[in-house]
Amino acid sequence: MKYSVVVVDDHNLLSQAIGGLVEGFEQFSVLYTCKNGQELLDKFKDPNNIPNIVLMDVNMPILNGIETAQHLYNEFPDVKVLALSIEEDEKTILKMLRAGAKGYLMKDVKKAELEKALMEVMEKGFYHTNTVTKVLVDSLSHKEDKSIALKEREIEFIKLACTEMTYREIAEEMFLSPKTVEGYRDNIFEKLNLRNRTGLVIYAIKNKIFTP
Amino acid sequence: MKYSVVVVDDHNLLSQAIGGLVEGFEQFSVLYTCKNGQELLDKFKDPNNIPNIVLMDVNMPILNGIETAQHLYNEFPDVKVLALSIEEDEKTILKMLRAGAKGYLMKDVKKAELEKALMEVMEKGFYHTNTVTKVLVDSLSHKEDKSIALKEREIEFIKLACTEMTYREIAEEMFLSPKTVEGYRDNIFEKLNLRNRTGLVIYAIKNKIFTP
DNA sequence: GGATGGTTAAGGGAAATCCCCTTTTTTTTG
DNA sequence: CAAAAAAAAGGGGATTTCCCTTAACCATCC
Repeated sequence: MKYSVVVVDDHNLLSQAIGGLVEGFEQFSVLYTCKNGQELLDKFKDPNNIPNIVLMDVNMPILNGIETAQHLYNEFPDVKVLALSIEEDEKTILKMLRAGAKGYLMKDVKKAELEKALMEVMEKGFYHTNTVTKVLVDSLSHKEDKSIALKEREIEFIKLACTEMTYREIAEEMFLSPKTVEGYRDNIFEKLNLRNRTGLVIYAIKNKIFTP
Repeated sequence: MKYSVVVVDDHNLLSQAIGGLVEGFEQFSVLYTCKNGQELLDKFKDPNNIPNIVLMDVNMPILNGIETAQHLYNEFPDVKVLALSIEEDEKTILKMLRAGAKGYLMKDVKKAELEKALMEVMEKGFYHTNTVTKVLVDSLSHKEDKSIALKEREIEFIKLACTEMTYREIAEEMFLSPKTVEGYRDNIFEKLNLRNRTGLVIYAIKNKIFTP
């Protein structure tokens, strides 16, 4: 009996192509493919649609890889999630692993490595490349709070600071006094070591708080 | 005799997977795959390595899809380039077509459409989806200057405006008076219909003048 | 020569931003 | 409940940014 795999990727061609690869593996077969997390969760309502492994792109619209993985981890702990991404970004990798992914593959892995990863996930329960292992090790020393000291409301503010609004307008939008918003700004500048709003915008984009 | 196809994509898994799809088509076979434009051009030094169609990702390191396509168009006009991209960005599409691409596919096309596109490119010489056709038509009416005539010096300024420098510092860097630089800014705001520097930064990033 | 247009330069005033430091209110927690 | 921490708000001054206007300089074209 082959192990069943579901491929989730928002790009039709890619999910089909990757599905094609998987079909070529001795021990695996593709159950179906999905375009996003929401579609996957809908499918899971039918117990026949629950596979052994979900091979999932991290960047998807509607319900992204991280959120979807978290959901699966809570609701369907037996399903093994293997993340597939072009992002080598440390924070993304960590988020995905925290969400319970059993492995994280860059999209430039070779076909043979994909097969190996699938096998190891089924046999050992996980598969981690050197890159990912290194990120994990680094994350231990590299004290956590380096950047993640940002609070919910601050992030909300940063998003608005990435528009042409003045702080006064941002304050209105957030139902706060302009002075409070300026306080947010000053704190964030201090925390992130920034000089002005331009720096904040660039920071926000680099760290995916805001996407242009 | 099957038509030969070369797949160029910086992600190993994707080029292999897409190659796999193409191998599945009746009329086509994959000659080899490449990771970027440079590698492709190196391969082309041997006449045996010249295929009928190049299926090329637009976003690649080293030598990107647009530059590579332009090169092929000049040096190997018989080779038909079919662009493959996640970008639906109007400007990118136009650039690629200007560089001589015979078609432009989004990465979420279905397998069947890829096959159809390959066939039509061989038979008719081109294949354009509705999206692309629309972009082409729009580009006619849509007067050229929409993307706005930015001067060299202005672009230089914009790049610096995307840092934490003050205008005074930018002026020093550009060997101009602060007031001149402020003049640049005002002109650009007027041209691009912006309210402040934040807007300019976002514009610059969206239009790839500056990459964070 | 004069007209035209582009580039560079510069001024003043109003608004927004930045910076530092204090106070009040709300929430959390022992 | 009381202490502590976090969130919200404020004051005021220095700096930067925004906006509008004027002017010198230098090509080029007729």
